[in-house]
Amino acid sequence: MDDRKLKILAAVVDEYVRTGEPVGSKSISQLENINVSSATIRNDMAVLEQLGYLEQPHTSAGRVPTFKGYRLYIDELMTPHDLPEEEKRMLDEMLGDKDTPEELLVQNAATALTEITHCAAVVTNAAPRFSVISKVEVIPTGKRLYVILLITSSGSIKNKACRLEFDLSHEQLDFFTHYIEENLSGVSVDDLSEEMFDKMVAAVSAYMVSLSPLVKGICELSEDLRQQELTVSGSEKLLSCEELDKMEVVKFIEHKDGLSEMLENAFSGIQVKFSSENDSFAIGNSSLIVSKYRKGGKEAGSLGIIGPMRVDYKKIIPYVEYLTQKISALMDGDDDIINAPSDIQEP
Amino acid sequence: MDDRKLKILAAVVDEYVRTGEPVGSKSISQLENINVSSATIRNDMAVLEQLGYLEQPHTSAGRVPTFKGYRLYIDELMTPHDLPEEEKRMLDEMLGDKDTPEELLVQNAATALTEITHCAAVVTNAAPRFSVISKVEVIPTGKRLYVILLITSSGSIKNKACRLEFDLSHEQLDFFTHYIEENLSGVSVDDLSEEMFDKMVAAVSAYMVSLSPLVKGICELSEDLRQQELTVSGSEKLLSCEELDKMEVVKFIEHKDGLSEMLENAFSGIQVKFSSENDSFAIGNSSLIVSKYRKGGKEAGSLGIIGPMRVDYKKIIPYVEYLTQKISALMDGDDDIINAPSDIQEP
DNA sequence: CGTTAGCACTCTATCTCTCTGAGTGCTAAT
DNA sequence: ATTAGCACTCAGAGAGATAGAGTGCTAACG
Repeated sequence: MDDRKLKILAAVVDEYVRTGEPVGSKSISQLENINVSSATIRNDMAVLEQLGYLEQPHTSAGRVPTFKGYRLYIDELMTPHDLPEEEKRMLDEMLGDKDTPEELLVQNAATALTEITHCAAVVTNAAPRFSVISKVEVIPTGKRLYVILLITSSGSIKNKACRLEFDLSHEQLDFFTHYIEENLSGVSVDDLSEEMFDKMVAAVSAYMVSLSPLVKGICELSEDLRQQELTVSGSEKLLSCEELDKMEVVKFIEHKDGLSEMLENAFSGIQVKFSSENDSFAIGNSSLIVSKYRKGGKEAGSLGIIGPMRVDYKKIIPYVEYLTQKISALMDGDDDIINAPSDIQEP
Repeated sequence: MDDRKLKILAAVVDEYVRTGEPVGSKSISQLENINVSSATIRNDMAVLEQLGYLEQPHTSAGRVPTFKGYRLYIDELMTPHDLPEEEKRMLDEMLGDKDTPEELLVQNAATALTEITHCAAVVTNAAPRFSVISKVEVIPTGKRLYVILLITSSGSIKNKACRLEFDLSHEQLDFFTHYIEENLSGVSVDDLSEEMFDKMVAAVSAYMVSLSPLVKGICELSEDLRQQELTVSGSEKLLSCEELDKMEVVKFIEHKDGLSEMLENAFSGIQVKFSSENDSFAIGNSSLIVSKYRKGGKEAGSLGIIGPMRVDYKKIIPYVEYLTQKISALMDGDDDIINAPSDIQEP
């Protein structure tokens, strides 16, 4: 693999991304920074095809990058564009400032991304995993009916109705509320575990068996808290995208379960994943560009786009990168990005 | 329009629904309960075409029902199949029992419908519109931070965080909570209005200006309650349906706004609507089969399918009908359907 | 020895032409 | 009023024919 071959591969990807048509040797030879004849390029392209970086839709057509080709392009060959200052300013305006609620911040980023990229945006909220329980309330709302309210230091609120087998007296409710406050107040959401609740069930059962549904209710709510919420917005953009199978897109929109887990397990820094390398999003020929934002130095959530594999990586990656950095800063109460830019990482 | 012509129309619809091909006079003449020659049928079909009940894709093809033809068929000619007991039992199992949460009940019905009909299912949740406010709580959760909790008699719970400009004293909070309880407790969700809240803002402002964000918060929550949520599931089925225009389906999936209103304004009982008669769902050649389920005797939500106009009405209508009846029963805590079957109504 | 010009070859996409058969409308007979 | 018979129509399938983009290979070149 000499330098020229890499240059040709990059040119093929660029050209294919630009036009959407299979790229022939002639059109490559006419590019500015290529100074060899089409015959030479043909030879090189044949090698690139043998190595699995390019492929032909049919014998007499031009070449198209394989996912392996894209991978090499993204990881080694491409240099992302610089984001001009005015673009940054525009993004800043769309995002909001440090007083914007976190949820809205992420939402705004998603909107910005769909508008700019014409792809679907994927965001996960800043999971309250790293926050602590600040309040637990149990409110009687009817005959043997109670509502549990769980509030975290980051402002997440979860509620759940709960039916008991008996009505609780004022003292019993007081006892329970106190017990719970004592055991959960200030506990990190991430530290909440099934075992912990099992112990609590055992403890309150000694006092009164019928309280255990309440503990179980709280346990379920805490699971909700630990779970990160994934939102895909602008997914209609994918439907108007020719190279994606509409059936697969619709199926994906309806159940996007696998993605959440994948995002959580991803490395930090900008990531590009292809559906062919990964079975969490089964849209053929699609790619996922994501990055994680941080809050208080810890990874809090993800942000990115899903689009066709043939997407302008050079252009989009800087947007995703800038948005995650900016969101991280805003969530920490800074108005400007402080730390150094992150590197592109292998998957 | 003599009897034989109606019989022929019904036969054409049945045959077209079965095969999907334009129906010729010969295939009709070969049916069991038709005892006239193809020439006679040809004459009758020509009349039916002139009257607008049938049409020809092209001169030398068979006939296809127009939407007017379907309309007559559905309203007058067709006799829906009876749902066999085992099918009913299967549906019962898929739905759940009276302890199944309402939301899940409706969800399960949607899943059942998509599986059985291979069409998209449309459901609206049991809007809490007809229930009353049973409890309003304001809970301090931090510096100038409060959580509002709104609970209805039907068990819907909504919450919202609210930031005030000052911290409230214990008395102030008590005053406010009492005031709200007095004004909202027992009020029907449907009766809550902007003006009502405007008045309340004015009243509490006299006492303390900074309380108004709380009232506004409650107002927003009440709007949430009034809103009915429309869910379309299994819409990928529509994409694999040849007679529907994929573009239109995609557009519909993107914004299904009009449908919600239409469902709300619909009559009770089984309804069949065609896109050509209606502009709330602009998928050409599609039809909507819905019925409303009831809760406590009042219409609570809708349930049905969207599919091609060429759909097996005889088969599907009983399913939709049974499901709405069963859901109505389950929501009222009965395990079996009690009241008489409803009639088919004109739109 | 790498590079290039030249050329034969391949394969898709498109157009036209023809043929077939299902289905019709009309007419005359029953 | 119904039916058999017949000429007519038209979409769709299949068969060439053609054009054009792009390739692989070979032989010549610096």
